[in-house]
Amino acid sequence: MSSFEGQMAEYPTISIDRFDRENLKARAYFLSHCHKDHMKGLRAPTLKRRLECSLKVCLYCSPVTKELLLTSPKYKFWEKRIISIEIETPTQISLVDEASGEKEEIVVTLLPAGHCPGSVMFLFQGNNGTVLYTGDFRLAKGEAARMELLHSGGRVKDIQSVYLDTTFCDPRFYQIPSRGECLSGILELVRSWITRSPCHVVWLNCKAAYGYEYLFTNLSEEFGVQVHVDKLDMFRNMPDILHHLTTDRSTQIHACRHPKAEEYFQWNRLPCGITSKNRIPLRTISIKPSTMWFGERTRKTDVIVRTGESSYRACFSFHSSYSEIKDFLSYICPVNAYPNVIPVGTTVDKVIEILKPLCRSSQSTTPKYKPLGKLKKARTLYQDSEEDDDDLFDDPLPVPLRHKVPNQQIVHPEVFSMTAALENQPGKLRQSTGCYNAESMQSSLVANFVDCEESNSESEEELENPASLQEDLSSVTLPQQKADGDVPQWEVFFKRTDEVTDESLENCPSSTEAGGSQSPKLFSDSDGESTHISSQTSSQSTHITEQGSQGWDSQSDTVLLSSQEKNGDVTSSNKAGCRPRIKETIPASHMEQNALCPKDTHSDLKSRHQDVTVVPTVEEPTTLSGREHIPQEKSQLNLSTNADSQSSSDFEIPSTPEAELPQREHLRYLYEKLATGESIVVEKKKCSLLDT
DNA sequence: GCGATCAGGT
DNA sequence: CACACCTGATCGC
Repeated sequence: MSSFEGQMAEYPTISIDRFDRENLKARAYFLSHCHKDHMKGLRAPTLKRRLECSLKVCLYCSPVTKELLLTSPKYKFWEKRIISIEIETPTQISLVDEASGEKEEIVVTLLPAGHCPGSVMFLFQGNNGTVLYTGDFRLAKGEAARMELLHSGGRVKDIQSVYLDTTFCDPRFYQIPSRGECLSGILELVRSWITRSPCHVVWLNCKAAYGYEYLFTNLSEEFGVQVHVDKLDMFRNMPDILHHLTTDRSTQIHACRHPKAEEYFQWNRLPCGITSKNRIPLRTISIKPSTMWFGERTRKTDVIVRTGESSYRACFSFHSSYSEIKDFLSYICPVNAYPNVIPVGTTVDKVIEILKPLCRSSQSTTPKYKPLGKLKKARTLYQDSEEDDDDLFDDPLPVPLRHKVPNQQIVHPEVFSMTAALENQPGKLRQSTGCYNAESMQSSLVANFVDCEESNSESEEELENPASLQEDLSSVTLPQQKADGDVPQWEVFFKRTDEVTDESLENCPSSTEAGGSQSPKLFSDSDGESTHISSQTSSQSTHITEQGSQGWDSQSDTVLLSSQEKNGDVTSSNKAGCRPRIKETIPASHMEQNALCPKDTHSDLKSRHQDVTVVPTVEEPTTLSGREHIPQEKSQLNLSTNADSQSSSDFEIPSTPEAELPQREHLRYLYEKLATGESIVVEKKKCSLLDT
């Protein structure tokens, strides 16, 4: 359960996922997804009153979340104050203090969180730096690396703070079978039962919560049998989901509920009351989705466990596992990370101890200049070098990387001032995990894994985290980025390394991982005619597509989705699975349906914040009817000038005036050498580059 | 009668 | 095991 209080140190005038207490004063509200524990105070009279007295306060969320929220009459009073923001569309919002008129601009980008329909993470960019609030998320290993808008100038953005879903941030939850594994396990169980006769039915004993939809839709698709649910009007504008649900009880798959459901079940009665079909008694089994986890070295066993004669538990998780969290955070490598959740049985301190070494400040205590040997080592751990090579110059990553940016405005003092600004409000600042001393914790962290053979590499990674290397590299990279976006970049060489290291640790390499598709399967059955919300935007798509988590497959005993199926999905995306690319390739009708905003254009509003910046949104909310129109108008679609590399990390390391810009060829040469671990010449070069 | 909180259940 | 609820009891307004 989230214990996030609603405010972030950097942007205390906005509130996220909390709407009580201090948050009643917020200039703007954000809702990451429609689970009750993230909606505290959202329909309280105090907030309602404030809305009535205010002209400007709005709630921002994804289109799907808006739709789900407004399905409940209890939130109807929000209707005119909810502004939905399309996924992956940077949007500027003016935060106005209505009393003083004081105004602050902020750019928010919604990133898919994979937790439940409509769930998103919020990436905020403004004068106090870039921060990421993850809400609740389930992202497979490597998914952050595939999110274009987390990147800038060829590498991950400089993120000051991450407010992180730490639900399973405990080594105890080291691994959780991937969605695909869980799904296929359930599919097979269901298949084995309902194919026996029309009277063989399954009851999915789901908790009341959004998040099971992809299970329903996949079951429905697989067996051509709709899933019985109590309510489906909330999905009325989401055909991808709606088509797989029914309120007709005469189906073989049920996910209906009743207070006495368990009791009913004892008597072969379903929660919806039926006990027979054509006067033949039903034969029922129950499947209860619940989280199952496995330790670092525990071999995974079945994702389905039989708990009774007719009862089963099936693995299912809305949240990322420990290793998925670590992968995510170490990739982002923020200055600070704050846990949103303290798992039961653990403490804030323990969680912080885990997060710290994945943050940047801890790495600053390690030697700044990485011996090349480290690179080599990481490199050798990677089994799939050709993929890597592909990535090198073949546009694996975010398209925007390629955008040429004649950025000169790299150095922005305002951004520098961030630190100071934060220091000036100590009261507001939560303790920064990232600011703690890293030394103290490293030993303890190592201890967590010390008994494992893999832990050698793991602990090594912790100590010489590639991310710190990345830090170093950023200074190196700077000049060339300024020079030419086409020049091969460090990032591309070593981005994979991050994943690799992890991968090797976990001892289950996957060559397919990097090529995995973006999670939502696009347009599975949308037909272009409708005016509905695509489940793509739900961030947890209707259909499962395996991806990063495939890395686990080798360990799994369970059946996986057929690789063909996965590949089918993959084709829609590019190798790196960049969403916007996907969008570019889709038919116009889909484009209209799913992405009302042209993604290929880049606007650069204040120049300061990266790539695409879409402008003001604070205006009348869109009507919900039919087409969910995106409020933000794409005014000012200028090609971003500096865009890419401006992210604050760049500023932190101003380029040396006298440093000469390496030529493209030379850089390429150097990188290749470094990537393959050859030290040579580089030594000298490196010094000159880093010597700022 | 409503909301907030807690305990207990699934 | 946990999650995201739900119900019911109690308290305060």
